[in-house]
Amino acid sequence: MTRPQTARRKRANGVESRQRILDAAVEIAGERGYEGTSIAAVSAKCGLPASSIYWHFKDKDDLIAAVIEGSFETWLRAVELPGEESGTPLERVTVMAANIARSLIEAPDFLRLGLMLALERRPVEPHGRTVFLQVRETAARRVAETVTTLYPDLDEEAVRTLTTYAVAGADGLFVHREIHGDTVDLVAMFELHARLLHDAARGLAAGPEDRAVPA
Amino acid sequence: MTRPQTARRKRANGVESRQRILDAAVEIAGERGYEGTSIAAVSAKCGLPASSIYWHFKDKDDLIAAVIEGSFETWLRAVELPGEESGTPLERVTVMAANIARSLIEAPDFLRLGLMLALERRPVEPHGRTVFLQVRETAARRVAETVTTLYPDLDEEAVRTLTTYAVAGADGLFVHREIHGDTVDLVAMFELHARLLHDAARGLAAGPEDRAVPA
Amino acid sequence: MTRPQTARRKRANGVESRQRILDAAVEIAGERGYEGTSIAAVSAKCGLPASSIYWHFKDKDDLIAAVIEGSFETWLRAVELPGEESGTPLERVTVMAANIARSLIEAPDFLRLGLMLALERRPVEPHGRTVFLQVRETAARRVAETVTTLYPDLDEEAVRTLTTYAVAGADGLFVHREIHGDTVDLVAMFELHARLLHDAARGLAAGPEDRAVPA
Amino acid sequence: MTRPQTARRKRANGVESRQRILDAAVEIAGERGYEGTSIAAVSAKCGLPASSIYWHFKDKDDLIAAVIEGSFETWLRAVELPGEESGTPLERVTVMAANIARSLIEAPDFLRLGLMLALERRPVEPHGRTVFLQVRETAARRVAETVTTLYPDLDEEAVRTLTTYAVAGADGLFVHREIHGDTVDLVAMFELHARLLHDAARGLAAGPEDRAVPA
DNA sequence: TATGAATGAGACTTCATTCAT
DNA sequence: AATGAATGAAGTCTCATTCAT
Repeated sequence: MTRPQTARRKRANGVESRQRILDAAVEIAGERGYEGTSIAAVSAKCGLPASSIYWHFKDKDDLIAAVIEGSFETWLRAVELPGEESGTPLERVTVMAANIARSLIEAPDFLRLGLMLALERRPVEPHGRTVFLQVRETAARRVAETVTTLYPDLDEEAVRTLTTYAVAGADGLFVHREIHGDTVDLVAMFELHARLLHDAARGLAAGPEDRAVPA
Repeated sequence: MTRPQTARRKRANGVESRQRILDAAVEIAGERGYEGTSIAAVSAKCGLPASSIYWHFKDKDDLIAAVIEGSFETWLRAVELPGEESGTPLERVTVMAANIARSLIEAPDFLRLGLMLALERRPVEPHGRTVFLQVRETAARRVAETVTTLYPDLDEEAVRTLTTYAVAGADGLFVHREIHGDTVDLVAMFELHARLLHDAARGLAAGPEDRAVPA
Repeated sequence: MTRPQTARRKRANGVESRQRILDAAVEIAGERGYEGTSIAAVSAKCGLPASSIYWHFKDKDDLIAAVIEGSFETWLRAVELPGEESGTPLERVTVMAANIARSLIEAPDFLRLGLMLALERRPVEPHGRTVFLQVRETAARRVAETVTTLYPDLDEEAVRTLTTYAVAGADGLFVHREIHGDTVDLVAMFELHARLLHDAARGLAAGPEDRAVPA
Repeated sequence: MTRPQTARRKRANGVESRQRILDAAVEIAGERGYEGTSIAAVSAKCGLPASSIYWHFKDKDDLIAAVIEGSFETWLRAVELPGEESGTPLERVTVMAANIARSLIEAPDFLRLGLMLALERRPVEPHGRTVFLQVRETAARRVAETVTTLYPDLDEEAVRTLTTYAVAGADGLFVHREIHGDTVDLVAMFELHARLLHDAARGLAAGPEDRAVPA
């Protein structure tokens, strides 16, 4: 009733179709990775014929890249909660870490697919990998800024080291949860990560000749 | 007379052929992941026809599992240096971490391929994934034992948390290096990781009501 | 005011669009033949969407036929220079041959594409092939008329033979140049062709019992 | 009866299968040209599945090249009759021409397919085209040798010109017959071609200042 | 006068696997 | 212990064409 002319289906709505394809692709790519994501499977899941997918995306590579971008944006919306701008550095860093942990539980496709692509060493690297690395670089820069703000005494190298360690820990914990599932309390682990990072920041601020955290 | 045409040194050496296949497969699987590793590609790289691969391995799944096992053993040989059994806990944990870092630089296939398999969520999980998870579990147990030995005051849960964090950090740092290549000083990062773990261990040993490392 | 959005010079000019499509199609058909000329390729080259091509042409066959016709007309304009109407038969036939040679160098698409179509033995013959054969028939008739005019003594069969030989030689020389490119002096070869035709005409005129040119 | 175990068909005979594929491909390629020759069509005609074709030939290009080579050899067998080694030059050249005409009627695939490929101007030229041009070059060299033998007075350039004209005429007459079918007496036309070539040879031998055949 | 979107058919090619030798 | 040949299924992508706007 509400939709009068539904008799002749397919009212040719490009934007919606594109999104349907992307949604299907995220799901499958998240399950099976780059090689495992077949156009036929995406087609079956979204209902559009394979040839229609090629109207919206140049090729499979283009589709996967768009999937990465789309799931990154979904993830960004999940992380970018207002985020307390007050409290001690430890409090603030802990809140942020918990935030990120929760976003990774809600919208994990971006990172799972991205890591799969990143670990490959294909002769000709897929476009999606490039997109992931760029997006990841952006995220890393934001982490570096936060570190600089919260621990202004750190020199440039210390910031870089801490950023690397922060991101690597996040990746590793995420992988751990992907493997072991809900038995892992990701939020708690991220809070621990935050605490250790905080201690490390204070240790590094003490200067190169005494970099170990004080006993 | 006993061996007529021994001139052609193709006297059918099963063991050698099997190894040639495995070597080729490690390389390709490391480049392209599970789906990307085609029997034809392995055949082309090792010089044996595809049907010969099926003489040595039941199917592709079996081959990949053998690849995981083989590269794990290679990696094990790289880690299991004598390893100083003396020194302060911090010293010992740092030496171990550096050891592991070096082994991951030398023989990274095991972990790269394993993580790729681990991140997939295939409906029917490949045998190789199972092998990787088992092998990984073994490694994790060994880490837990070391933690228990070095920090005997920790309760069971603290050991578990620390082990998780240790392994996750290692995974994350490894991924970081896979992405950024030689620009990352993996040994230094693992030493930092060791130091933070050491601090965390001491903090956790202090008891639940005061888990934070002292200011 | 009278023509609101004339700023965008896309005021839907049917004639121009049609020509743009034809130009693109000539180029591609000349490169790739009938089967190789895809609507998508033409669309990409002319900038108009594929569906617009179907607005101007019934189907691919129709387009190719139009291409043949168009490039034939282009070629005709190139051949139909005033053409000396005086001189000895040998002079006149030589000038004509040189004229044709030059036209084939300038506008070769018609003949190249036509010959490609003509050589095919498709179950259902494309419209373009028919058009080419008709157009070719017209040209052959004109050759026959010229022969009759220049060598009035020839009987009907001799004219037919000479015409066939004239056209075949032209085709063959054209093919030769298509294969070997600018290293071939097409004009000189056509002049030789003219001379031999002239000799043959005189030989044939001598009567059936002495058809060979005199020693 | 004669073949006992015919129950389990497909006794895996590589050589025979390869030939069956080639036979089917010659037929189809002769009908439809390069683009029109689909692997599926060849598969249907020869009875082997498409994937089997790829066991014997790297790709479609490789198949077409083999087709050219095979049909060239068939044609060669048709031309290379003993060929009278005696008689006047005119007689000998006429016999040869008639021979070639007959071979082109019997085994026309080689030249038809070859010319189709030669006329194309594909960005990336098919392997088959290259093979055709090489083979054609060989044939042209043989013509040149014959010309040199029969008309020893000719200088190098005259031989080249005559060879070009001879081959071009043959191509053109062949095309004519492909278009007009059995209504054309190809042998008679080739004999005329031979006669004119003979006259031309004698004319060219007279020296540059008097190249026209004598009145 | 044009076009964005869709689509079924079919293109080439690779896949994992089998089987007789 | 190995392999040449075969094969059905599936892969990515392009095809000519249509249709509602």
